[in-house]
Amino acid sequence: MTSTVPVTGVPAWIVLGRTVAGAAVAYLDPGGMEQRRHEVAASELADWIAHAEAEWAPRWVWHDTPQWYPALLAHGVRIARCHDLRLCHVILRASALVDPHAPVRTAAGWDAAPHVTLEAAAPTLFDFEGPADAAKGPPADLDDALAEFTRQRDAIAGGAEPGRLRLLTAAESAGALVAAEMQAAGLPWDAAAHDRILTETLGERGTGGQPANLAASAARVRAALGDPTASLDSQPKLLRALHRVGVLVESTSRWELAEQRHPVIEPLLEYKKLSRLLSANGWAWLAEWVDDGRFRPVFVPGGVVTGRWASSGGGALQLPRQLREAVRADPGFTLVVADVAQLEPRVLAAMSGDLTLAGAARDRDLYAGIVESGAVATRSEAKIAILGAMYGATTGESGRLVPRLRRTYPRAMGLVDDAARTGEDGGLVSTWLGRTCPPPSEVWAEAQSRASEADATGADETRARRWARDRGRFTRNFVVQGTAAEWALAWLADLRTRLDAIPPVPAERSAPRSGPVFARRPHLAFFLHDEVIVHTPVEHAEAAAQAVKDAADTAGRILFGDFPMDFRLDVRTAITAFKD
DNA sequence: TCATTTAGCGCG
DNA sequence: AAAGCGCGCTAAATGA
Repeated sequence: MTSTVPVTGVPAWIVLGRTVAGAAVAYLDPGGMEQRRHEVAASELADWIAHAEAEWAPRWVWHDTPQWYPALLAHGVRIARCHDLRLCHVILRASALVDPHAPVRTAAGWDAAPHVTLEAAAPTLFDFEGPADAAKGPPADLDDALAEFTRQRDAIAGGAEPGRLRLLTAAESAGALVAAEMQAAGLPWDAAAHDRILTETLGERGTGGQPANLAASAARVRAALGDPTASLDSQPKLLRALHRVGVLVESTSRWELAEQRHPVIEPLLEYKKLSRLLSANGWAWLAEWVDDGRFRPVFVPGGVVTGRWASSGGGALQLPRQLREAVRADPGFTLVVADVAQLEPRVLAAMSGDLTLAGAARDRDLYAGIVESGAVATRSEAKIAILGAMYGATTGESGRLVPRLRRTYPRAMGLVDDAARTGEDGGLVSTWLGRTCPPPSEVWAEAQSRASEADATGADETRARRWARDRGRFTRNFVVQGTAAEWALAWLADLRTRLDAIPPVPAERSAPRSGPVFARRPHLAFFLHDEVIVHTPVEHAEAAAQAVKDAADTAGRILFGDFPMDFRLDVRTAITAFKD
């Protein structure tokens, strides 16, 4: 190990770069000045990082979290803080809070996709394979990392709102750590419970054919169609079969079918429901995605343009509520399941400084508060109206209700209306912390200028207007959805720190399938936009639940200071994640 | 034959 | 029959 040479002062950052033999590391002082650098062999890297983490607790700077952290976790090494250059680059290069000429905007190579792997801990991750490996993901070299880190620090410090961008880049990077940790720990999944749900719903699996209940509903559909060989899985064929019996729908979607009155409708809707469960989350899914009691999806932080996470493989973000019962804690453990009540409207109230809407949300269901204000008559109307305001509804019940909100909550509605107008005009909008939406595509801009020319046709104008409104709805929602994602990141980051402060349980009480880092302590197991699942030893369940609540309070203060908005949580502690 | 697009539905 | 945002995934249809 080469770590014992004294340095002048404690390094604030340690930048990592890959070499053929392992890693090159550079120590930076708080001002960003390089103090020294050296190399660490691949075989010693995990131990060295653990040592440096304990000694200095630096913020680790690396090119791409999925290329460093999973292997560390597999070696039992956890770090507290990092700066993910790739993720932060994506934010900074597009941010309206960064100077238009900042070098970070034009740095080459840093727009690469993350180099994610389905393996939670590929043992080969530290075996750098030279150019072939470097071709994937952003630049992995130490000098590239140092240069990009300098560009990013300059972009933040020289920007309009350094504080916000510092928060955002720190939160985004913390999210990268959480994502890797959740993949490593996995979501505890009871395959037997899943199988039981499938069998109860779909029926027994025969030899080769469809499960019994699915086959039975298929038979009922075919009987109602008077066609024993009707194809139910082909949209065009099903549509023709429906037309033949007088069901004159234009599509085979559930919503349109549900409006029809015909004996085929009820069994067909059931068939579609069962068929969906079988193909999306049936026995094949179970065999492919659940291994040794864990579902380990790949979370992709920043994968959505608004800053929300995406996922890859297993449909982690679309697990049907029906299957939540299969999420089951290990023996001696339990789950703390928490979701935020009406996160997006609360965020909208806070970011617009709308005290009236904040008042409606205080200490109660936000929709109930809106009803009390008299703006609308029922909770369901309040919900439809708020969603319509945030999504840009113009017609139907939602479109009709939105103007009433405008009168009662002019500041909140003004914020989303402004965002929509900016987007329609081709402008950029930003979240609270400075994530900025992409500029309009060239095709979009071309269509707008075409429509304003003297010889524009009616079709040109219609198309331009439609595209403008489409973009307006996107930017309208971007500011709210994106700021909600920032709140959620702050929540996650603070929760992660709080959980880490809870003492581990004795080794004999461990949950070994959660991996060496999380076997003996509460840990995040799942995150979905405004919801978390913590897997915790039973004796720490209360502390974990409290941490979830405290972290929500902290997130609110970090983003919105003293603005009087509480982010209410629904917190449940149970062996399974079953809901309702 | 293989690759890409579409319809539909799951989640927030 | 989706009004109204953001996604991922599957199976079938369609295109090359």
